[in-house]
Parts: sequence; structure tokens; C-alpha cells
Amino acid sequence: MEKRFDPKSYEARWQKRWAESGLFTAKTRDETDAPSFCILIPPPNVTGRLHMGHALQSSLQDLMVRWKRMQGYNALWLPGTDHAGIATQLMVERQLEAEGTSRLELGRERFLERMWQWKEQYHSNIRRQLEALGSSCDWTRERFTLDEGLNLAVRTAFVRLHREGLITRGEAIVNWSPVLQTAISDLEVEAREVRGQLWHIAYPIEGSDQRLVVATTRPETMLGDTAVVANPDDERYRHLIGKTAILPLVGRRLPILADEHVEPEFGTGLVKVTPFHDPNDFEIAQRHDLPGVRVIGFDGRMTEQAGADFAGLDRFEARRAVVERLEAEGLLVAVREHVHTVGHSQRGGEPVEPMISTQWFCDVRGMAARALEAVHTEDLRLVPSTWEKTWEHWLSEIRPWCISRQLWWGHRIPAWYDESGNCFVTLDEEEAQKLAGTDRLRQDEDVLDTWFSSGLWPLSTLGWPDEDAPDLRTFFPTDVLITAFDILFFWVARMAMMSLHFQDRVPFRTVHLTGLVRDAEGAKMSKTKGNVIDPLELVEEYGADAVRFTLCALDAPGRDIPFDPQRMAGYRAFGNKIWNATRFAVSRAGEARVASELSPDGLEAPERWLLSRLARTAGTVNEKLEALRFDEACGQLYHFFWGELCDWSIELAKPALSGEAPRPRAGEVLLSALERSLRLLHPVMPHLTEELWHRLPGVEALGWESIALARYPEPMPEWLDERVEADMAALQEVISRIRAERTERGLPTQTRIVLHVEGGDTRASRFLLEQAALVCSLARVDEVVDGAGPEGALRDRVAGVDLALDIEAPSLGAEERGRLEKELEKVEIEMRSAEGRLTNPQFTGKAPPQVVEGTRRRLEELRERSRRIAEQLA
RNA sequence: AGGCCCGUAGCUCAGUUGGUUAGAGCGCUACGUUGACAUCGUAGAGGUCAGCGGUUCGAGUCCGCUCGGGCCUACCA
Repeated sequence: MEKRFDPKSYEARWQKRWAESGLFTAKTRDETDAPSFCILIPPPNVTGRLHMGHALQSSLQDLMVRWKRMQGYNALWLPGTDHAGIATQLMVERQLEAEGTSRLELGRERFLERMWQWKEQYHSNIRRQLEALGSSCDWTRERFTLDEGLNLAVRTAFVRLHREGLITRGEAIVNWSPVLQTAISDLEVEAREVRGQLWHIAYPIEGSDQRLVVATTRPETMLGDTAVVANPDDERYRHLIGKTAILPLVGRRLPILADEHVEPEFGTGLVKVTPFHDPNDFEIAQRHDLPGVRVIGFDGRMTEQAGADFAGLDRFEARRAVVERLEAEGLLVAVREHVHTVGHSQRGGEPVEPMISTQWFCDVRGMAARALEAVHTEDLRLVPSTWEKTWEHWLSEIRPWCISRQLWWGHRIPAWYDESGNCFVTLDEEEAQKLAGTDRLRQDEDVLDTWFSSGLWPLSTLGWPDEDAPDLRTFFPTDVLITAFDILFFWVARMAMMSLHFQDRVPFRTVHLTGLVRDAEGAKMSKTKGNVIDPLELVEEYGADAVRFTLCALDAPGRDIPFDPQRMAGYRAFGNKIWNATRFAVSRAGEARVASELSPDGLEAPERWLLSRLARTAGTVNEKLEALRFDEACGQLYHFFWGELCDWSIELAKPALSGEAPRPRAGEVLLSALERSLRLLHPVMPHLTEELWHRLPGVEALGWESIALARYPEPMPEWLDERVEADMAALQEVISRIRAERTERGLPTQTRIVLHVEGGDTRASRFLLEQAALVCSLARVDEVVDGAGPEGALRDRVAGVDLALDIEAPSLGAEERGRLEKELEKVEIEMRSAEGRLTNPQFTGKAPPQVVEGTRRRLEELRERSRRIAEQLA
């Protein structure tokens, strides 16, 4: 076997073999009786390459699905990608710009051709990246949110919701992005704190020389004012209600009205009303039946209706111009510094323009209530559960979802208009024509919000709207969704709503929400900061298994993941450890073979101990995975393999395998335990374990073509052996004590040490004497003697055994004395604390008996230690 | 404005229903390399668990307040 551990030498090879073998192709219910297990990939955007967040989620998903597959489930991990409307369209538009052309120049059809080219390229990148991580996806079922099947699902959902009156078209204030030239949803708006001004502007009152003063942060919108309102209870302005103000610069007559919405304390207590450019004003206008005026256009420039002086100006230029004019006319009463929040487009970063517009809206209140209910009844579990409150808050406050986008890349809205503007919402144009009685129809220009199709992902990928689709019947509802918390509302909530609406069932039973992968300084990774790490570069440097192990081991619930290259190097070293442990076992096991069945009967203590620890680890790992505690499962695997199998079992096997102190079945047990350990590790480190597994002698007799299909180890209760674990724990403690003494005194390796087991015939001391060969080998003791040691030997009580170490060396130096004094001090402090508790009747009376008993035993041990240390110092 | 999360060793973080001796990895120190592994081994140093108060026989863990950091939600012009 090669001495060098080199992941590159086998990772790609196994990826290829897995892809060709079809091992990961799931079956339908008609093809297998095995219970199903399904994870749907959160489809990555075809905007670019995968980032660390994808690597994290993919590692976790693959861990889950490989584990379940090994447990005998019909396991499906369904891969796919998302067309990601705005995001992807922007990428291609940027490309066109560089080529000196534009989407408008190309026209819809040719532009979409370019989009599909882009999609093909980036989609194949993503697939390569997933494969490079060792993902056991079922590529025969891969989907894309814009493919034909998904399009049918989208149209079906839209038509049904429309028939149910839940999707409607209408005029309302939406968040408009003048840069992207489309409406965006509330979720795509980011509130940012901005230092602005509050301008106080005087409006003359008709038929009087009096003026009223309104306060606004957006003076340019005054050109579209159609009223002024005050709170009905505001004494200061009661006399004005019913009168008319004259809009400066424009001359429009504005009714002065009373409306509860106004907070008398804010500003001047008078609000100018601009129905078409402010959501609150729009509502006020509806209450009072006020008209509106569009003064800002979709391009963010002032319209003709803003007046000749301002038309064509950018909205921010217009603000300056309006303020200047007001000042010149003596109508600017005051300017106050004012910090307020302004909505910004999450993607473009520019301030969003609240704007009246005709859009499609989806009323999601009913669905939201059901999604909320599903969490209450625990049909849907959020992990960690701290997200439940956030879920509750968002879903109970939900408002209509603006689902139309003025883009070209996306699902075209299935609505057609005849020449008189009648609208027909149908599955296809043919049906619309029948309904309309004409073929002179025009399809709605808009496309749907990306998240509308993503929201249908659990249904559409499994074959819906065909209710009898085999995959839908086999895998819906799916089992676990693993995704980052930042798309809880964008995506998770919408999938829950859609699935409950169309299937009356939750789309998945459990949602595992991961944190964000951050850089070494804890900053969020972003392209603008330039701190993005490409997972493939890490795979190149550390190997896919180390990347996977690191990410899984760091996935603590509710916590972000600080990316630390040293940590990854540590897990690469773990791979090296596994490699070399296997190399040792294979090269030293002689004629031994991996056993398919193994019973602890007739085995000696070190072997029984190994099997017991292995069984215990298998139990814990399964439990941790069941609980989605990937970090703890990985921790268990790491500590078992390195800290027990390598540090102890291999060392214990050495004297047996070398013939020094033969144990006939040591090699067989070591190989067999190693084989089970590789299986335990396989879901996290698939390449390494597959590579090594095939090299174990006798593994072919187990009858699995791949470790990926081998049975995941169960807890194996018949292997558990508490007595041997206790015996071995004592042995280990004694060995550690002797090793510590040697290093702390700085004794050379050759120094002769004889261990005397003094004082009696306890189980532990008998065991120690029986295993004398192991003590000699592991603690480098020359001899283990039953009975009292000589005068001047180092005496200590360890694990209940009285020891005397006869060390051929000069007596204690000052340094060692200091250390012992410190040790004695610590022991005495703890003794006093234990004594204090034990003499306190409150403690002995109220604490559980086993706690009190434990304290007693502890105190006894401490007294003995203190006596022996004092003896050394004397 | 409301809500959530976090503060534990030099660094990054574990610590399930309160139980006595608070753990891990990395880093650090000392020693060790003719055979599994220097991507290693053995041992060691390092913590008033942010602070204050409370409940309790017993608090890193439960409760309250304070300080510090992060995040989410929100139409005060």
C-alpha cells in the first residue's frame, strides 16, 4: 500500500466510478419495498459558481442521504438549479453591455437565446462542483426551475390560484427599482438607515393670507400632492379641516382633511399626501377617494405631469431643484437633520421608489396561516427551534405578495388579453383563444418572481401536477430540507405554503437551518469584499473529504461558521491518520481477514474493549445524526478513530501482532473494527473510506459492491461490555500516570522503571497484573511486580490501585517539588470543598444519594492522594 | 420601535433536562523519529464561564438587570 496519503490519487476516480455505476439512482415505490428518504437540493442559482454556503449544505445533505442509503432506505437526493430571474438576467445584460449591445437591441427572443446559453455553461459548472465534492445526487432526476415540467407546474399553480381568487391583477403601490426597471417584493427591499433632512414647507391657504406648514423627507414628491391631512384630534389644525391649500410651484388646490394616520407629534403634525408615490399616502387617498398624480416615471425621472420645470430630471436632481425653488419663493420654512430608514434594492443597492403600478398579486394569508399551524402542530419542525418565533412573526404579519416582474428571464405569466383588454388566465394560449373567441390575443409581458417557481420545487420536481406521478407518490412529503436561514421566508415559507395549499401536506418534515460561512475574521463572504473562497480551490488543496468533514464538524445549531484553513488542515491530517492506520492493519494483520460476523466471546480484554467502544460510538453517531447534530456526530467519529482506535487499540495490538505477547485474534478484530469504522465514516468521508475499504483483506466476502451500499453499523448491544471498559479505563489511567511521571521528571527513555502493584487483591490490580505485558509495552515499564515496592519508590493511588514506581533515577529536583506542592494545594482545596458539602446536612439530605455517595468516594480518593503526595515531599 | 441570537483557554468554538474535577481543535512549551502516521507520538502550561443581583444543598447551565457584539422584522411623513 502506498505510503503517501494523497486524496488526489483517488477522489476523481471514485467520483467517476460512482457516476457510471448508477449507485445513487433511487427507485420508485413500485420498484422497491424499502422505505423512502428524500432530500431536495436547494437549487443553486445559475448565476455563477458555488460558494462555501453551497459546499456546507451539500456536505450536510450528502452526509444525510449516504447515511440513510446505508441504513437501507430508498434514498434520493434530487439535484437541480434555479434560473434566478433578476440575478441571472443582470449577469447576461452586463455581458451584453460589454459587447456594446443590450437586451432591448437584441429583442426578447434573441435575448432569451443568450440566457439559455449562459444557463448551459453555468449549470455544467455547478454540476462539476457538486461532483467534485463527492455528492451522491441522482442525476437522472436533475431539474431546472425553467424546464418544461416545472413550467407546467407553475402555470397550473397560477391558474388555480387565480380561479380561487387568490391571484389578482391590480394597481397598487409596489417597490419599484428604477435601475432594474421592475417591481420587487417586500423581501427584496433592505431597510437602510440614512441621514437625510426633514424639510418644512409652507402651503398657502386658499382665501386667506395664512399658510400651513408640512414636513417631508421627499420634497420632490410634493409635485404629486393631492391633499393635506391632520389628525382629527389635533386642536391646532381643527379649524383648517375642510379648507383648501394651494400647492406651491404647481398651484393645485388641495383639500385639507382629517385622518387618524397622522401622528401630531411628528414634524408639524401636517402631512402632504402623494398617493402615487407613497404607500401610506395611497391608503389615505383610498380612504378619502383622492386622485393621484404620477410625477416620477418608471425610469426614476420626473414625468411631464411634474411640470415643465422638472420633467426629465432625475428624482434626486428634482429634489434639489424643488428645494431651490421653494427657497427662492420664501416657502422653505426650516430644514432639520433627520435620520430615517429608506428601502434599498437588495440587488442594485439603489433607493427603491414606492410607485403606483399595475401588477399581479398573490394573497397568501390563508396559506400562511396553514404554514404557521404546521409548525405549531409539529408537522413541520424547524431546527434549531429558535426560528419558530421568527416564522410566527413573519407569517402572521404577511401582506400580499407581488409576483409579477418586468423581466424577460422567467416563467411568462399565463394571461392573455384581447383587443379590448379582457384578460384570460389559462394554462395555454389555445385555451385562452377558445375562451376569448378570437386568436388575436396578446400574452402578458411580465414574468413571475423567481421564488414563485422555487416555491413549487418540492411539488414540481417530483412530478406534480400529475397527482399519480411515481416520484410524487414515493417521495412526497420529503424528509429533510437543509438550507441557510437567510432564505427562510423567500423560499422555505413559500414551499410550505404552496405544498399545504396544493397537496394538503407539508413539503418536508424537518428544516435544518445552517448558519452562514464567514471568513477567518468573521466577516460575511461577499464578492465586493473579495473574501470569497471557491470550494474547489479547497478541494484541490485539502481534498474533498477534508472539506466535507470540516464543514460538517463546524455546523453547530444556530451558529455561523468561521472558515479556518487550519481547521481544514487538521481534518486533512485526520485523513492521513485513517490512511496510515489502515496501512498498519493491512500490513501487519498477517493471515487475518475481516470477519462478517464477530462475537466478543473468547476474545481477550483489549479486543472486547475495542468492540465495546465501537458499538458505543455507532450508537452515539446514529443518535446524533438522527438529531441533525452533525457537529457532534463528527466529533464522536474523530475521537473514536483517533483517540481510541489509533491511540489505544493499535498500540495495544502491536505487542500481540509482533509476537511479543500474542493474542491470536488481535489482527482479525482490528481489521474488522477498522472495516466498521470506515463504514461509520463513509457518509462524511466517502472517497477515502471507499478507497481504503476495498483494500481490506476479506472485504469482498461481505458481499457489497461499494461501501456506499454497505450496511451502516448499528449500536450492536452484544458488543457492549461495561466491565471491560472499566478495567481498560483503569489500565489507561495507570499507563498515563507513568508516562506523565517520565516526561515531567524529564527522564531519558532508557531509564529503568519497575511498577509494583501494592496493597491487595482488587479487580483493578488483578487486571493490571494480568495485562502486565501491555503495561510494559505502552508505558515502557521494564517489569510489573505483584507486591510491595522498595523504600523510596514513588507511591500513588490511581484508579483505585496503589502503585509504587521504582525509578532508577536521582531524587526529586526543585522543579518537581514545586509541581508536587502545587498539585497538593489543588487536591487540598478540593478536599475542603468536598468535606464542606458532606458535613452540610442540607446537602446530604437533599442531594440525590448517588451524588452524595460519589462525593464520599471522591473525598476518600483525594485524602489518599494527598497523603501520598505529602509522603513524596517529606 | 419590537423580536431573536451571542459573550466560556491566546484563537475558533462544544457544553442535552442545574450535580461536585468546565472540554475539543488549532496555537504555545518540553521531550521524543531504525517500521502505520512528523499530515506523527508523549506529557504540560493556560479559564474569577462579560458584570451585578436572585432562586437552590449546589448555577457556565434557571430568573432579573447592566454592559458589549451580531442579526431579523417594522409604512411615522
